[in-house]
Amino acid sequence: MRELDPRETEDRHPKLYLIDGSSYVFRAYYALPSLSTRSGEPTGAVYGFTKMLLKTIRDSGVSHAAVAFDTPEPTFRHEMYERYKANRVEPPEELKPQFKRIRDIVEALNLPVLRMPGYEADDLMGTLAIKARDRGFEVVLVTGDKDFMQLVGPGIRIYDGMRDRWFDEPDVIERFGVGPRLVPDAMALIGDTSDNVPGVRGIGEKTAGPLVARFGSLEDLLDRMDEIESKAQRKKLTEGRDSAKLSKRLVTIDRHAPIEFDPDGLTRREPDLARLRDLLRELEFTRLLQELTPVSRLSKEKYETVLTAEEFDRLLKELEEAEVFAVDTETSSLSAIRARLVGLSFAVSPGRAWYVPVGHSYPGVPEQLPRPKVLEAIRGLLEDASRRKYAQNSKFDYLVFRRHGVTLRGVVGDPMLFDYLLDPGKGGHGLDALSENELGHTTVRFEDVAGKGKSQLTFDEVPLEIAAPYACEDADCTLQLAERLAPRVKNAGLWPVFEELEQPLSVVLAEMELAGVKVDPVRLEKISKDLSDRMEQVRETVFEHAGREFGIGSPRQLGKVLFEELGLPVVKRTKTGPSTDVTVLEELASQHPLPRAVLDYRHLNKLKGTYVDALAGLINPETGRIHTSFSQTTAATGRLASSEPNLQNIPIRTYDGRRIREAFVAEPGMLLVSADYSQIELRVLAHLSKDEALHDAFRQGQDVHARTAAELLGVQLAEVSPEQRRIAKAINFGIVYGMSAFRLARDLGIGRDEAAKYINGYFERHAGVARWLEQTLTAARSEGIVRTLLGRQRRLPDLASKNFNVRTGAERMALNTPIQGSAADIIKLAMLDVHSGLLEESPRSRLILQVHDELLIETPEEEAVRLGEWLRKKMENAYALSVPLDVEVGWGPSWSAAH
DNA sequence: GAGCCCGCGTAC
DNA sequence: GACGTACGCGGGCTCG
Repeated sequence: MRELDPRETEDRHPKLYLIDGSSYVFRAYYALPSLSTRSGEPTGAVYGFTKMLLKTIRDSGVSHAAVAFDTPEPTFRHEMYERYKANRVEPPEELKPQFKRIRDIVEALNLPVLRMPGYEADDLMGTLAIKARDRGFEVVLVTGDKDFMQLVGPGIRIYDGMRDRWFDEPDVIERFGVGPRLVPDAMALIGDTSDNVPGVRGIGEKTAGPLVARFGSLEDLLDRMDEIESKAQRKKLTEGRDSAKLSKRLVTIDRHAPIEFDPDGLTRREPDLARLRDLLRELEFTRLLQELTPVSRLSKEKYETVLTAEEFDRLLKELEEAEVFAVDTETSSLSAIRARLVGLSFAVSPGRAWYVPVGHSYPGVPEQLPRPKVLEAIRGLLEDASRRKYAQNSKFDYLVFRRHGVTLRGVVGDPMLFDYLLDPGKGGHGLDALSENELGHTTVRFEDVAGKGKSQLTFDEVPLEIAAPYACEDADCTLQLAERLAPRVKNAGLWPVFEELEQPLSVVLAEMELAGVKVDPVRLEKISKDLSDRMEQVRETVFEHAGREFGIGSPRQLGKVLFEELGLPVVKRTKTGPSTDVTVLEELASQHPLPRAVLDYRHLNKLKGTYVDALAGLINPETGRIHTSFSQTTAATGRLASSEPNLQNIPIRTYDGRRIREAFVAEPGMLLVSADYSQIELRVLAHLSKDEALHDAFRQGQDVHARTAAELLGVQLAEVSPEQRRIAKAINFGIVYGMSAFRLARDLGIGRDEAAKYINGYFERHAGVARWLEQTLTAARSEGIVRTLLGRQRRLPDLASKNFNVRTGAERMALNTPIQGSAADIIKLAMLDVHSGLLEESPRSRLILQVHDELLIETPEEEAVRLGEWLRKKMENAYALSVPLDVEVGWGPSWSAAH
């Protein structure tokens, strides 16, 4: 989170706001009409509290802040007076559910919370106020409680956020007729109905102050009561003598609570706006939500288009002098691998940006600086790692520059990666969404610049006067977003994950995409032909059994044939009708020949359509290779995703599937080396859970599924049958995915009771796993976040959902994410090490693919064996778990052969 | 015809 | 409804 600019506070005293959370919750509750959401959740107190809080901390001079809360435990005041706050023991029903929301709000605002059993918020605030003041802080007590008046003095003031009123010493004297020091004495007489402080009956604010002021203290007053003229007053005071003494002790704020003043811990942080917005949205606080969105700071007055050598020189000078600048490329294609550079944009401070067109081409286009000249002139800056840069989705710009002969270095911030690390579960880490959410700025859409549909222009065809502001805005937003998000990444403890893992990994991924994989088109063509022939045959069989022709690929048409015309039973339903998926057709296959034929057809059709034909179309004519795109910001667990084409789901399980992998080949004279982690997720689980049996299995190098089977089914390890191993494997997978007995039973085709028995048996023998699952869930529920080995986080607000499905879904994510995500962390570490190590170990080798637990390298023939062993070592030593990592290596002329 | 959702199926 | 993470196909719908 952004720590406030020290310049904002350096010439004054640091300002500490101590906010009286508990008192505001109650006051908000009683002061406001009982609001609620459409679903009936009461929100009145949350609203009042949040509004007050937002207003209070909006003051930019607040350098330090904290919110104090009471705890339910009794305090010394309850011990001396059992009726103390007796009217408040049990909060009203409507208020109770609002506490959690208030906690969430405070958390989203990143305000430290003060609470301590046995002490009230007052005492914590009082103690800290004195300590902070003594260290030169200017303290503001944010409260509506008049007790605090006793603390007011030089360096300590009161602000009542609800009434928007300030109190310093003169205000106290005006209110009580005595100075702050004597406030407890006066209040001892007055009492306080809201806290059940008795005071002295019949004496109120008017009389108390002058009396105390005259005698100098409550004690002197009680000792010298005979000096009081009024007989009635003397009587009241005599009767209320003990009550007054007690009351004084009750209202005196403890200035010696056992709490340390830690300025660093109380340093004001930027709120977690995304989370805050989500909360306000859920609570339906539309007004507050609107107020939260900052007014756009983007003014485009300082955007410039660079067309001449003089202008370009001036820009270079500005960039050289800048401590950090944002860079962005405009290109002819969204696919980095095909993209040609059309222009570059830069920003050095908010609103100050340039566009350097180098490749626009349309009738009447102004003369632009030549691309090679521009690149040569700026190469030094771009390649110098010590010149700090920001870039949105920097992998794209890295690729574009790289393809134009320039290696982009020194990227120290990437808003896309920042946002992903902060909340990987939400989609939309793009510049448009980020600018909207974080800067309150609606960007110009590409669509509005280039049009859409058939008439969409490529960027080089966009007129400069339209292209320039668009491009400048991109750089401008990138700069502002990077500055805004980086502190939040740091504050969340994610900086090392960015700096040491994801940012350098983006370069590795770019190089992998650039390298690509060679695909043998002749081979593909053969497979395609073969599949077509066989599909034609199967098609005929299908129509024969159906009695007519229909669209086999259409679940609707197929459903009609199966369930209406042939009268086969409906096994399960989808949202839109009877299901025809593989489990259904397998089941129906015993009753009729049609389902089997359809399954065959579907399999062939899938392979041909999704893999063979699509793949052929994606071979890059320039390289003869396929260049996938790896996304680093798509999978919520930290895994990568691959697209255009997706090379992470190329078939392997069936015979025809494997044939497709034979078309993935190495260049002549080269071989493919494949290395995959064996059981990495179960090993991660062993590490995280410290489970003894799992540790034992992995340390002894046993077949973990067989071992599970042996334990669970009570047989010797050597006697485990393939069927028993299959059952155990399903259970092991299920554990990793947060399985239910229902699903296990269905998958194994056994009864639910039997499945439950297996699961129970598993947990009996793996108490460590059972404990870990439980602890992980408990921690996740209380924090709303889960983490991986390297501290990557995933927010799971749905853990608190009232909807059963939503909630249990989130619970499974909470259990699976640390496992899947930690495995992803490990292979990412390995990739960094392998990529950099290859430069020396085998400069002609290239890392070309990652498939979650597998790395694929293309290497000169003669190096394959040595490189395989080298790769194994690198992967096995990527991270030291408490069990060994085991890597299986293979090599060959094709991906299939390398397995 | 473009864009979207759905059902389905592929991988780890 | 009921096991996690992805991508992408064809069918079929909606919309302009």
